[in-house]
Amino acid sequence: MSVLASGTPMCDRPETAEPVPKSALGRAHRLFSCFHYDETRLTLSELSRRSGLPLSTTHRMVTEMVRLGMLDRDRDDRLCIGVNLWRLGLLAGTYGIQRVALPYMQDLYATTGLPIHLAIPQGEQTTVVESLRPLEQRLERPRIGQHDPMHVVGNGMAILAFSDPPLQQRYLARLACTEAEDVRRELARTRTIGYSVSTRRTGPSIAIGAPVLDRGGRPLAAISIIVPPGSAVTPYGHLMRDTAHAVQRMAWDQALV
Amino acid sequence: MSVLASGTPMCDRPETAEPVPKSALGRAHRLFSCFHYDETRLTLSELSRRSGLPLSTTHRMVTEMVRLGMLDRDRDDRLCIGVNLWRLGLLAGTYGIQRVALPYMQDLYATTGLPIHLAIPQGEQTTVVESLRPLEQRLERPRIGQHDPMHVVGNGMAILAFSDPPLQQRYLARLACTEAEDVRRELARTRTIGYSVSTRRTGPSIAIGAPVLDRGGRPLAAISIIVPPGSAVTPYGHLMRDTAHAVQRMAWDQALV
DNA sequence: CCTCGATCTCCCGCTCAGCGGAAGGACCGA
DNA sequence: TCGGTCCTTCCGCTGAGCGGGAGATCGAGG
Repeated sequence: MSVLASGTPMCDRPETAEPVPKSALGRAHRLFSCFHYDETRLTLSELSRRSGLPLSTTHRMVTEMVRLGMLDRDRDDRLCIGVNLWRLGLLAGTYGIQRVALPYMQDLYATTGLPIHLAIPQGEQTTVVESLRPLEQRLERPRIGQHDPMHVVGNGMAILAFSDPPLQQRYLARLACTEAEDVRRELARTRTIGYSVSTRRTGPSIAIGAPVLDRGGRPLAAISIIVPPGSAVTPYGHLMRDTAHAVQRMAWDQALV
Repeated sequence: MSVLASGTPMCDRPETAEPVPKSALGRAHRLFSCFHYDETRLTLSELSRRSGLPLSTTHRMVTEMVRLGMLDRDRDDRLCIGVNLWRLGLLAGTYGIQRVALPYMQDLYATTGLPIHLAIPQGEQTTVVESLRPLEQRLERPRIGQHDPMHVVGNGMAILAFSDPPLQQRYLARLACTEAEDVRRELARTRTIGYSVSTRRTGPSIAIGAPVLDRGGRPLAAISIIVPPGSAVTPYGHLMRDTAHAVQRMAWDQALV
């Protein structure tokens, strides 16, 4: 498990591990995984090289994927992820919670002017789903779609604290001993006060996150705010907790579980 | 070509046409196409029935697609589009122009309070990429990702007017004779004044759209505003034209062609 | 002008990935 | 208990897909 953030799509290691999949789906997945946040347009041979698939195989598959709209050709005839795939992605589970949370996030952002992030759990990582912040920071990290280990980001801690104990155990087991102890203590505190406080990723600034739970008490998402160093944490904590609760009520009402 | 709008993902008719594809990719595509804006969660047998694929085949494919992260299982073990697919979709071409245009759109929305839409050309249709409007209209049409024929929406007319003549000819050839004549006239006018004016879809309101062109003069996208009946059209037209120009300059600068 | 290297496209015979019918288990409401 | 639905697994046949290789195309360099 990589400890640094990765903006990599689909699988987290596109090419390093060698065993080329034999199934058509596996190969398609391998091709998809060659695309990357700052390498969104590739030529056929680049795809072939990166994926490790023979050129003729790549050619055949790519041709069909373009026909099906999974890939598009741009003006220079280079290949990129198809608009239809983007449309498909709109149907992913993330979108329900994003639609519900966005108004509340906009409200938070309007009143505080501070960066607001929405993340969901995905396995043992979190995925950033939405991000509101000043325009001049639009291209900085974190980027929408980014994966992060749970324990290094505020949203992740809020999610991990309310995940089921087996997952927490498994997660902690992977950390270095002393760090695991720190994290365990922070998780307990997060459960008690209802919001997480984290500085691991935010340098001097402080990330404060609160979870949105489903009816079963499992974390559906988390919302965080990044406050400047030296801010009074408690009021922000309460603000986030209340907002997350409001989002939660709305999500339950809308039967998004 | 369906003339009504469709919110259908990937292919525009998921099940009606019968010939089940024999290629694995075609079958995967068929499975994807079973998901729909208001049917985002399906059981295995539903998928099998809708796709027309045998149950055991569906089962095998779905299992692998879940393993690869193309599909996810929700809490009830039902299947839905995978979060990883959403992440992949973020790399599609639409996102470059969306990132560039959004600030300008927000500006338009803030100053006018009127609905602002961004659309891109996709074959002979347009796809809605971004939409800013009052929160209470969030769930109405048009929805993000929606396809529309070019000639019925303001953005579409702005795009069609600046597309290459062969595409225009092909497009007009499909329309009824009298309608084709109307559309042709409107296109000419759009080219002259630099923005489109359309009421075909907006009922009494008026859609005003302006194109964003690439360096080759081909339409990259269009931005539209929906103004109330009886508004003075010309000032809005100039506003949209100027905004689209600003987006265009920015897109060129950012080497998004 | 030709050559070299890179690109993409196409062909075709071999073979194994994938197909799907069938059987069986789990669950539920009647 | 039965009939219905759902999901899962097995296994022998076969054609979809594989990929080496030939060839077309383009541009840079000599």
